[in-house]
Amino acid sequence: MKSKNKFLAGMAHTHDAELFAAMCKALGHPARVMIIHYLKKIDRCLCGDIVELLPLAQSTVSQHLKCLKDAGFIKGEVEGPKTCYCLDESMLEKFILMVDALNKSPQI
Amino acid sequence: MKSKNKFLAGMAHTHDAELFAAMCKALGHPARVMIIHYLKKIDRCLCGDIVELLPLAQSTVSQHLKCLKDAGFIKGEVEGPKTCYCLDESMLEKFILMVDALNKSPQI
DNA sequence: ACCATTAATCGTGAAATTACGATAAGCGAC
DNA sequence: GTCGCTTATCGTAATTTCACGATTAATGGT
Repeated sequence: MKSKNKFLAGMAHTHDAELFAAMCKALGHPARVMIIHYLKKIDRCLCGDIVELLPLAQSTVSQHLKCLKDAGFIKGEVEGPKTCYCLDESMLEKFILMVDALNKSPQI
Repeated sequence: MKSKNKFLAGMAHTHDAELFAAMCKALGHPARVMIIHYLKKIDRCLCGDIVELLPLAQSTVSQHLKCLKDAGFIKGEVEGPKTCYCLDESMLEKFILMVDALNKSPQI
């Protein structure tokens, strides 16, 4: 990053842009999109279910799940040795709102 | 990629997932989100305008523009030594449709 | 023809992402 | 307690991304 402090004058929403970019980044891999899709359909599932579904190693799937969890798209609750994952619908809604805002942004 | 050919049985939309992930990836950087925002507000602009706006070198901005162009979000028409960039609104709409589909996906 | 302006591309280095296997950690069942 | 199952984390390698400066290419003006 080079400094040039007229940075974004009149644009104002650096923070929002970063937030939105972070969300998009989390969804920027096919495996993670599949996981979201799957959770939308199945409601809740275990890591192992996704390992069955995708042609990826367990450790890789776990990494993708962590990525989605860090971004807030999914929640995981530990149940004994298992972890049960489900969508955080509010995050998905937030994402949709930001997409809409992006599309209608001239005035905002 | 490991092969395990029950891959996505019943999920069907590998291609869609890849497409959507590619779109998200293109929007997965704050600078590129800012560019989209800016173009939404300004309608058309030159590469140099964005260089003014963002704390990034000209070559870096050019790279981000290429990324957005490759993903289909913006178009650039050469006008002499300049290149005039504008949004491809249809792509944005397509993106929004896919986001909505993601949100309503159980049946699709 | 030459110069200034604008943008794309090249080459490069640093950092992040993606994938894997191996290992550790947690808990239930026996 | 030990074994088996499930998942997270570690270590690592290959690839991709991101940023930069330098160079090249294209065009308009003088």
